[in-house]
Amino acid sequence: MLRTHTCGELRSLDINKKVTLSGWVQKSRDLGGMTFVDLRDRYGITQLVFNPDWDKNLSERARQLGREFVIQVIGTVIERESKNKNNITGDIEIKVETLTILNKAITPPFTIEDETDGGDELRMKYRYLDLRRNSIRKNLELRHRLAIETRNYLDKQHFLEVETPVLIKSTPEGARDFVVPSRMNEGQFYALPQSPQTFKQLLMVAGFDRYYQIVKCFRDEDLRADRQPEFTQIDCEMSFVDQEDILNTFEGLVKYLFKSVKNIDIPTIPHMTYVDAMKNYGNDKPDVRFEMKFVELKTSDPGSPLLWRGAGGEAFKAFHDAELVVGICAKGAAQYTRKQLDELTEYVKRPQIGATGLVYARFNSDGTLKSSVDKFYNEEELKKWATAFNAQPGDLMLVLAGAEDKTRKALSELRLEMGNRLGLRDKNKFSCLWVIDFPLLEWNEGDPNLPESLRGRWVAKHHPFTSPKLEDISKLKSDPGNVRANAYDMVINGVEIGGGSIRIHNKDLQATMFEVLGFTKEEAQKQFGFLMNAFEFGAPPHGGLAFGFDRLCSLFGGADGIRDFIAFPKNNSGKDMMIDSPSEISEEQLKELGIKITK
RNA sequence: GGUCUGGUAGUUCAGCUGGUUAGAAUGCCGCCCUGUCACGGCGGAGGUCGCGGGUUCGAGUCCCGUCCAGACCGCCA
Repeated sequence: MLRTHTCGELRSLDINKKVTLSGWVQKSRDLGGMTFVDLRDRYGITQLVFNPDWDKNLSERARQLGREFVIQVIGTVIERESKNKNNITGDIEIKVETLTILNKAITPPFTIEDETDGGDELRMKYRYLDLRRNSIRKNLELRHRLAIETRNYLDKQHFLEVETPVLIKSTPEGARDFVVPSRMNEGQFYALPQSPQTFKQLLMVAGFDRYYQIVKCFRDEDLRADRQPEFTQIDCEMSFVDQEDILNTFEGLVKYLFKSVKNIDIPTIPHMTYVDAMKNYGNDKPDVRFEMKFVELKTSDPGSPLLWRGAGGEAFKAFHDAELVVGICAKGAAQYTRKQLDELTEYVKRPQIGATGLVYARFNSDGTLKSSVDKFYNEEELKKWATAFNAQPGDLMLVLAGAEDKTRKALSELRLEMGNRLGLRDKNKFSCLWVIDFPLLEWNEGDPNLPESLRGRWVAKHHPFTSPKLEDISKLKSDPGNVRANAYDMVINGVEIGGGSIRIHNKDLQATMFEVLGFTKEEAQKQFGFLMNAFEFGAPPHGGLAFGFDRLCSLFGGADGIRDFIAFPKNNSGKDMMIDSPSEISEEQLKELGIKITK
């Protein structure tokens, strides 16, 4: 037996036991006489002690141990003379009698400690060393816990885990497909699934009633800190349900996960319509850990407020010209210095945000008001702003103006930035939200390089199998932009954690949908005929959703990115730095596949 | 496709308006040290300043190009 115990389990109660431990040398402290070695495995660290008075030869050998050597020791558990309260095994140590070096190690390129000195690139190249670190290991343990509890909950709810194929067919909708050439069918390609969407619907047609799968999905799009080309979803589908049934079922899952994994009680999850989310937060995934709702001073709506006009009749030009004038009230930020306000102005003027400027109005603690547009607005006017903003003395009003969509988006970014600056985005606080009533379609401008006739079309906001709201179906062809969908997203702390919809289960409605999306009958039949045919054989009403499992893990782990919750992630450019993929393939492989690389 | 930031010792970084021998910490190696746990003390080795070109008497530093990494925008049904 290479070990009788792990490095995390021995305590005072074990004193005098003869034990065998195996693990990695975390660190050794050679005091000239005695040598202490920290032995590490997945479970913890146990101190080994060598003393030349006990065994001179053994003690000498202990001095030769390097970091990350894999060793086995046999010895006796003894009480430490000086205990270490920072370590759970800190009361005891092992008086070593036998030392075996199981494997030597060269010096690792970075320190394997909680606060490593390794940069991202190195950590990815030597990911197997990075994974030895506590913090990453704990992330993967959390991931495991979440997967187990997800399965527990869904199993109790009679969901059946069914595997769906990974080699499927490429379709034009949605993200770019990863594509796999077929050797047996030269010139033809499989695609890797962006989601098991059509298969889970077919499982509903097959009568499986409740399906789930914790499943890899693939999208060939640019990466982000929270986006990988291959990622994992908790993919679910249910039959004979309406939207409320699905929201309730998965509100249950979210509450269960928070309770069982973090012991946090999540209150009833509020519903917010897409329209309200955009109006109040400028964002379809608002972070509702804090309020700071938008206040409109001017909109394209004829009944909109007139506060932008100013008392003297001569309005601030930027406001006069703007489609939308909208602001937020930052509680307690009136003491912001000129420098801080300049920073905020610079922030919103960055090209990624794209605002042309920032107007501010301080509601000073003494009750006076001071703005960057005092030239145009007297104190009386600013008082009216303060009322509209529901501002108190000590608050800071920040206002942006410009084109409708862009301005809302910019203010949404500014709101999040102010949330950060004011410490309102506590990683230990979780605010869940259902965003509902998404539009079914959105207008896609398309590639500006294409001729106009080929540009611009309606695309599905969620996906083309999403059911429109019954009362909006009549507008499908006449007013597609205002058709609402039975689609919903789960948003936690401003992160889109999951989304889904009630699906179309009627062949004719599905055909209409494809028509609106610009498919010819033939294209629709060729690409999705299997689904529409299935709908003719008795498809039950059904719907579902999918949670982004990696994001859920990082949210639970209090992190911003998902990479450290994936054992072997890809870098910014979709590469695995450790195995060096993607890589070229041999001439022979290409020939077998009938593929020529031209470049 | 675009914007921004970075690339200097094994590693993490500093290096000013260009100036002659490029630093620190840590790691590594050696010597000393018998209760350390961020052990301590003394000493040592370690550099194509990402790469290519340019400006200059002189470039780690300025300019152009390029590669790599990271963040973001576009994109991600």
